[in-house]
Amino acid sequence: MAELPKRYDPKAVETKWYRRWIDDRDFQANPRSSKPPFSIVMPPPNITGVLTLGHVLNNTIQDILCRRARMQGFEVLWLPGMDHAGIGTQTAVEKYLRRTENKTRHDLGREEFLRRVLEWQDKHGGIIIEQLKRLGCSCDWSRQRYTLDESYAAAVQKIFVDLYNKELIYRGRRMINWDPAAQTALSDEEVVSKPQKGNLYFVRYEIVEEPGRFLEIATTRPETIMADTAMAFHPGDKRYLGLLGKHAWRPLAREKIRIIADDAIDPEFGTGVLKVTPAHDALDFEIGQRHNLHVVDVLHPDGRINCPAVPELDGLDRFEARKKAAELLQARGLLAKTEPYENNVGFSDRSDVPIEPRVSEQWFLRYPKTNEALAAVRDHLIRFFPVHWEKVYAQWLQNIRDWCISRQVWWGHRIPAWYIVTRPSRLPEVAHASRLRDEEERKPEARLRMRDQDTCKPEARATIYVGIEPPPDAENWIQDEDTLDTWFSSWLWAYETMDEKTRAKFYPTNVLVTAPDIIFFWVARMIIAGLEFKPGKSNRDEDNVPFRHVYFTGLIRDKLGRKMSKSLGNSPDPLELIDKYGADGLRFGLMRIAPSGQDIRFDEKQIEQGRNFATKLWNVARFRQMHGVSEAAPRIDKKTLSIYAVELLARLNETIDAIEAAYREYQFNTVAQRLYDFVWSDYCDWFVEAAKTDIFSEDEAKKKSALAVMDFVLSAILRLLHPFMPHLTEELWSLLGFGKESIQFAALPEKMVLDGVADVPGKRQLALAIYQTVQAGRNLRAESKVPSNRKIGFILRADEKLISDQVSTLTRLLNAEEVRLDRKYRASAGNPVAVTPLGEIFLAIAATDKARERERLDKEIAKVENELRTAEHKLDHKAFVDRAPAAVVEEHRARLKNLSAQLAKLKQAREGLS
RNA sequence: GCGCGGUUAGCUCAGUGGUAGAGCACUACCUUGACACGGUAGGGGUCAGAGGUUCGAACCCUCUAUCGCGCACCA
Repeated sequence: MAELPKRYDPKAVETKWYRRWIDDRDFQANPRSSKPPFSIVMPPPNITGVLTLGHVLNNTIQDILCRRARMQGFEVLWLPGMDHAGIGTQTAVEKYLRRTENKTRHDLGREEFLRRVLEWQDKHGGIIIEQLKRLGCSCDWSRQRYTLDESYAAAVQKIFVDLYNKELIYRGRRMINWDPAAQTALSDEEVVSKPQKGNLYFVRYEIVEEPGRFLEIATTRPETIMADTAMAFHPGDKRYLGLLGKHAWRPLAREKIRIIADDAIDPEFGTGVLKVTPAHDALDFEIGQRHNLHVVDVLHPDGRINCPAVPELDGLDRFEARKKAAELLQARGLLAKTEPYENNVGFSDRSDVPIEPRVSEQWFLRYPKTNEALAAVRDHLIRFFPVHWEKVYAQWLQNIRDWCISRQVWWGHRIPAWYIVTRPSRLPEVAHASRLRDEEERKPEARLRMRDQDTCKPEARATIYVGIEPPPDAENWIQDEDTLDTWFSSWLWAYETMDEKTRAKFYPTNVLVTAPDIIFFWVARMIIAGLEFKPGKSNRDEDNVPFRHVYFTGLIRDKLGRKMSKSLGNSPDPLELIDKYGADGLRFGLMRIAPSGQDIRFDEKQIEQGRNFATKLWNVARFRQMHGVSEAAPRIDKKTLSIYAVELLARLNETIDAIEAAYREYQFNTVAQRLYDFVWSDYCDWFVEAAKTDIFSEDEAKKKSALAVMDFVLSAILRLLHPFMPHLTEELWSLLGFGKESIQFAALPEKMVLDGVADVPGKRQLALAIYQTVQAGRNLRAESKVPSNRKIGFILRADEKLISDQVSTLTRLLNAEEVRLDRKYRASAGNPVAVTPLGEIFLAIAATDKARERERLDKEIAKVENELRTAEHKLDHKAFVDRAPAAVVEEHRARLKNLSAQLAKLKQAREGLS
């Protein structure tokens, strides 16, 4: 057999095996299988997306769960796919068009633009799927889905129509979050508030009925003054009570506005007077509704001022206009003062620009099944890991508000609604301030619509047609231009990606693996969708919830704790990491530092460790292979086991248990850490080194036994490790010939029963005592400045009978010339000595520097005395002896005895030196 | 303001009531027959602070400090 290279080369191995797995259709799920089902649907990445470390973490976890389930004998479905990312994709293509052709989507028109998006998608889209394959993901690619697949899109439309018919979806003119950069409405969840430094402007409004008297307000947004339609104070505020019902002059776009009183005003804030701007503030809009105020819009959709009445401001960007408005007021003596002020401003999650609250006609969903969704998690029909996310989820559901689902975007699922041509339902979004006012006053229906937001009303419904097919007399209707929020399609993802047969076998899915930042966007909404649309095999909630478990990963941050972002450039490219460290190295390195429920600080060093671990495993396998061919199904003979083998097998059992427990709680870092420690420390550092005595010996029986144990445990290691490092383990499995079949479907190792082995505890104890003696001896050598490579003699003053068989192993592990057993050895030349569980170990040289040796022993004595004192102290306490569990007391007594003996020996050695 | 999470070695983090741990970094020795992406040994911690519960607290409880996250408010 050819010797393996010194280093594992992931590149060739990873591609080779991934291709083999695909060719063999190992990842394909069979709905007709008699095996029990295990299923995961992948959170669909954006079609425009490229692989990030977040994806690596998330998908590695899913892959681990799926691969483990396959080994446990489940029929596994891991269903992959992508979503169309309406706003994101449209923005990307628009940018591209501007750069390459200097055109906007409006230049091209809807049809041509959509054609271009498809073209772009074919060229640049879906890279991420290929990248996931490089990571080794065992998805059933034959079932890959897309939110714009024909059948999927049809399902989204059907859901819309159904919900409309159930009167859960309605069209209304309401305050929404407007993104002036993307120029679309957003849902509440897509707005993130950030503290902003700005000013509080104190502006004076003259009272119409009392010229010369002014009413002062405080505002952060003087550029919206032209949209003021009232001034308001708290009804209990005596300072202003006399002004109720009077009017004030609006200082910009001069106009009379009413002075009103409303409970919503905080008398403590500013001057206690609020300028009411119903078109540009959510609270003001509500006040406006209560007092039947006009809504005057002075902003263009892109955030520029739209107010020809004030030419100085008209056309200016809102932030420039803010400064300019303050200057205008200042010049007119109406700006009392300006104070620096910090407040929270809503930013678009999409384009990172301040959101404009804006009155607009949009489609909304009244969430159904919110109580059931709450109960499903509260009663643990669905379990969250870590559990504290349950609270966050509940809090959101309890304060839930209607979901604005329409987007002024072309790329996506077009809303299946039509309006009668003769009566366009949409009001002009932008209107010259004075013109809009005219309209508002002239058109009673516009006023009506503001109050009756609800298009479920029959009179509103007569002008709207909602259906999967266009209306029969299509020429009289015009379809809504807007598309649906992307999340309105992905909330069906857990089941709409499956055909009927697949659903019957694999729905509900076992677990959803996702980042907590989409708990509302996606997780909660999927739960609601499952409960409302009931895709399960019965009507019971437990059959309809989309998943049993949700595992929330941590967020990956950079070394400094910052979120990874493109603009900071602090996000490493996973593909480069794979090139450098191998997919398995990346996977293992990342999993070892991925605690549950905690954010993860990324450091490339950790990935390097993953790679090093792969090399370590590779090399120990290489060592094994140098000593002949392994058994295909390694078996061990219990009667011939060395004490080191017994210790190793017992540790393997403990590791299997610990791993099993950690998986149950989704503690992937614990699984990885246990495997790492077992392989590196227990297997390589201790067992293999100790077993070399037998492996290199002439005694064929011993040699055979040691190699069999190596094989048995290595085979277990490969299987336990396979979910984390699929390529490497498959390669070694095949090279060592542990199975004809792929390791993917090999059964996980079970705990080995050590029943047939005599005196397991005694053997383990002896093995550990040997190891401790080795460590003590090595320490002596190092302390005495004996170079690591110099063979040197040791004398062990201990019971010869017990350890005579182990002397050769001791000699090997100590790199000793010889280890002389001498029960009656008398230290003559002040030999450096250490006390071990076996007895005392001496270095067979005269201490070259007696002072140094004394110092060393004094330190050692002090340490033992210290520990002894602690133990004594505890045992002196009557309360401890009386109340602590007997086993604990006994443990301390044994410890005390041990330490005393140690101390005596050390003191004796110390005396010999003086 | 409400809620959640963190604070343990220089760094990154394990550690659910009984002798404080790992990896990296650091120091010394070592290319010895799997591995220098390695081996051996070592130094390094008032477990954020205060109080309480307990025979016993890094761990449970209370408060404080501090960092982070979510929600609400924000004229």
